[in-house]
Amino acid sequence: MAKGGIWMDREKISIYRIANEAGVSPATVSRVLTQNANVSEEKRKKVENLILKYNFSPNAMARGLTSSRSKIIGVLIPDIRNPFYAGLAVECERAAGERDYSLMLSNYMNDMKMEEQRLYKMVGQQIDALIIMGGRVDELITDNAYAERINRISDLMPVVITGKLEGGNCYQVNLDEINGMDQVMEYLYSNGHRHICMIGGKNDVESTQTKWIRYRSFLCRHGTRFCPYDVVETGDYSLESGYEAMNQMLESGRKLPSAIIAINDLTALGIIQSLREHSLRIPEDVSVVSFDNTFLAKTSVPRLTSMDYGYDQYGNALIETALGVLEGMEIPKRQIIPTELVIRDSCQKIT
Amino acid sequence: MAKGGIWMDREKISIYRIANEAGVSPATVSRVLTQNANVSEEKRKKVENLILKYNFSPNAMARGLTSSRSKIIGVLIPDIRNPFYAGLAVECERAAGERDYSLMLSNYMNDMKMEEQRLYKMVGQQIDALIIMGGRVDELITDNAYAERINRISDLMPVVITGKLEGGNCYQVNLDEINGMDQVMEYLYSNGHRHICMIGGKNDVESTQTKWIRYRSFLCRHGTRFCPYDVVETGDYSLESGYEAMNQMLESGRKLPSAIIAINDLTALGIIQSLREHSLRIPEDVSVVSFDNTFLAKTSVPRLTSMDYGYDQYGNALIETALGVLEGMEIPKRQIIPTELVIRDSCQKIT
DNA sequence: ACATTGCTTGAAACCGGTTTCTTGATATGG
DNA sequence: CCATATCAAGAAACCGGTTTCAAGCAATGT
Repeated sequence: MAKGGIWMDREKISIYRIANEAGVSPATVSRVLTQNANVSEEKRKKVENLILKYNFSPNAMARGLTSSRSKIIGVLIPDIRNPFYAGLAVECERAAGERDYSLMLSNYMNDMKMEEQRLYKMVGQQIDALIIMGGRVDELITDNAYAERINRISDLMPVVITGKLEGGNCYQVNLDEINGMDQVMEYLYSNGHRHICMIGGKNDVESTQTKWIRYRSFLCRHGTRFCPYDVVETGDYSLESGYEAMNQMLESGRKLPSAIIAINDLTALGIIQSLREHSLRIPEDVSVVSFDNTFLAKTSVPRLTSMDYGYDQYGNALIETALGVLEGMEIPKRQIIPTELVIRDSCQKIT
Repeated sequence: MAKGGIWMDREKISIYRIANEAGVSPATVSRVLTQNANVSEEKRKKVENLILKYNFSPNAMARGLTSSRSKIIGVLIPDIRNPFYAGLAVECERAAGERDYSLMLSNYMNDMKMEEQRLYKMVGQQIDALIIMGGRVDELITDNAYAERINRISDLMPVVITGKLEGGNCYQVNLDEINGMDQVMEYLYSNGHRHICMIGGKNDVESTQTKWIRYRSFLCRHGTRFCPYDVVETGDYSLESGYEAMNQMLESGRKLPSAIIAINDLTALGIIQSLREHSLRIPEDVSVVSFDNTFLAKTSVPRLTSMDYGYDQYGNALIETALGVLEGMEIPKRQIIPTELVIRDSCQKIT
């Protein structure tokens, strides 16, 4: 292997070079860089001019070596291709940027082996804090080694998770699924809907479970008897799964609901496709509401009424928790992100 | 500010600590870490056991300081929420991981000011190479400062772009849009389609321009007269834009084409929605083919026949070009990624 | 005029690795 | 059996910053 290669030969600019040219010591250059006050106006100007001239920015690795801070936050994501996570990642990046931090994203594709590997890679890269999104943490954790691994890392640096993990030093930032589902039901109910179906989701995903439970309890509270046929507990959160479920529902011959709750936007799109094929109009014939409020909800036809998770706030909370803990601040071990239903065109009032 | 905070107090494990416990010198520990051969089996075992015991991984910043390598590749992305870029990013991450590199993603949201800022942030973070996806580079570059900025960076480290930029030391990896469009036309033609429409795209995007040109030249070569009404040159690559365009086409009263080419998967979904609303079946009544082959193409109903860009190969090319150049290898200044039409269920043969 | 205080400044240590140089020990060869 | 090549392993320099420490110098107080 060509050791170094051509890129090593370029003359590197360092504080030594600057110090030399300015006729001061490296320490003084460093003082200028760190905004230290004790530098005479004359030398400061000299150094600042050279910094500008060479477009010099100090070597982050050398800096990090003394400060033990890389200014990088590691983020473990199940799959960035999932619009939900993509949206969240963008907000995290924004929030991190505002605090002068960079993000190192890592997709683990729901593969535990991969997650472990990426995890240690990032730890080796000296990330200052770790954010773990979605995935196994949300589910029932059967693998003890997993929890132990994460908890051990939470001993070394701030770890913020979007799921649940007891026994360690992790910080949780969770979505208010309970209130979210209640809002949806409230909205549909107040718009006159009495026959409401729910489609999609897997029964080992905690957030989905919560939605089902609140759906039922809402019906219960309003004196409506829960009909098991009204909930389709299968689906992999894909467009196709919504399409299939809706088709079956329509072809079962049972009475058409006035409103349908989709587990996410993609499932809602599938449901809409199926309804269209059966010559049903949305929202005139059937109202549809979904969760996640991804870009799909904004650009679909009709535009979807969808549950927004306040991604900006979510991103802020994740980043600020991580950095707050890093700085030794007192941060609650669990935070809840409020939800807000974004009303668009896929629901209609029943008179 | 609480200098350091609680995280500084944890006893850090370093090669010195390991060396001490193993009764060897730090240099020996380093030799074990770098797979250097000149270590006796006895000491190597001792050190390896301690490394395992403490789950030790060497400080990447200290390492990087001597090697001038951060093992991080910076990637500038217009918007990761775009499924096309998300898919590409995932492949880049995989390819980078295979070479033991990490990625630092940065979304610039098509904002030049932001792009500049993120750029210097990443350079300051000592990225080893830079990959710039999409955006301004693809378009007509009116801002000279932009090109100059990128080219100056290409003097400091390998820069790989997916667009065009002359005058500097950038490496290009482009999609074979020409062949891609030809394949689509060939496919439709060989399946008996003679009346083919094209929907979507903006006229200042180079890749879109190329598609339009090849579409026309194909028709020309096959003796079909080009009808300007058959190309809808408006649309922002969204679902809604496809929906609107298709609606207009259907309501214009003009003869329905037998096949429609959508500029991307999302536009195709909109087109399909519109067709469904007009009680047209896909592919029985109209065939639809699109570009990008995102996850939407796989999970939509019907599943879309879509142009695949060989994302894995694209990701490989981007990463390997960056790292190849970094290592001083001879790499062509421009590479073309082949395209391949993935046949699914949205097109039908006309008899 | 002399002691004290406050600022500016450079020298040097340090962060945690890698690498060169050197030494000492062992193996090879004539 | 001695000269030479080979290899293990430690000491020390180095990467490029930050920070402590001490020195030098001017201003202030008595």
